[in-house]
Amino acid sequence: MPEQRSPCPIANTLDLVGDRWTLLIIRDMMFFGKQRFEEFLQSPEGISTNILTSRLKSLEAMGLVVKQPYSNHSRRMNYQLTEKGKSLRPVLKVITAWGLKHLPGTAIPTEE
Amino acid sequence: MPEQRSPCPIANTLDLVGDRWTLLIIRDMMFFGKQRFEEFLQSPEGISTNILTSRLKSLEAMGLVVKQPYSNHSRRMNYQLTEKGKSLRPVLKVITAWGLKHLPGTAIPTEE
DNA sequence: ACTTTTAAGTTGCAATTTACAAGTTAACAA
DNA sequence: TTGTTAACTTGTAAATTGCAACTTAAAAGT
Repeated sequence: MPEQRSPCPIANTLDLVGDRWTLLIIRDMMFFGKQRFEEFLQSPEGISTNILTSRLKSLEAMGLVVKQPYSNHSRRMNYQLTEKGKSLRPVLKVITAWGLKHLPGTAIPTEE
Repeated sequence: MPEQRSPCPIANTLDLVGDRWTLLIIRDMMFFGKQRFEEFLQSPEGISTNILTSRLKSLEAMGLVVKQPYSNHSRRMNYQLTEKGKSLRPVLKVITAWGLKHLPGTAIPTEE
């Protein structure tokens, strides 16, 4: 997390979400209503627990996600998108549209 | 490049361009008219030569870019976006807009 | 003819990140 | 008190990245 590589908005956005997992977690929250660690693990891509932990931490650090305890007597955690996180909806939408149009074998799941 | 992780269009798109460099090369071609190896190297993010080589190869393999010799008697090469590559314009546009709005310190360069 | 410059790479290697499996912790339930 | 669940942490091998130096062939300069 040192400095920015350049002032380019694309480069800076990629430094936040330009990897194979981060946007999938946001997808799960935004389109499938997932909120819990175990729910993210169940997605078909099969993220592993250490990667999930590190991505949730960085999402929190970036201000895209907030983490709260649910259920008063435990460490059950609940992850939710902030307004900033929700503002990525058009990005996910356009990526979805591009993938559906140009990548064979892609489809919106009827359920997860 | 084995199988797809899932049928999700987002996951599949990320498997093509979900890293810190690929979309920057496409940006350079699409918005700055760059076409040559040395031109990509000059971008402010400072990609290294081995990474650039590997990304150009995979862009070619994905059908987003074509490579051609220019100047008949040499191995000078010229990289250009295919129609499929050009179709990523709306993706880059929406990422640019998101970055400009939400990430302080980002701006469109007046020149490169 | 010889030397230098230019473009497009390749090679080697250390450091970082990823992937996979197994183990941990605390609450709560039976 | 034993087991179960949710959310992790730890260990380690494999893959990827980043950095610097080296290579190659053509073309241009002298």
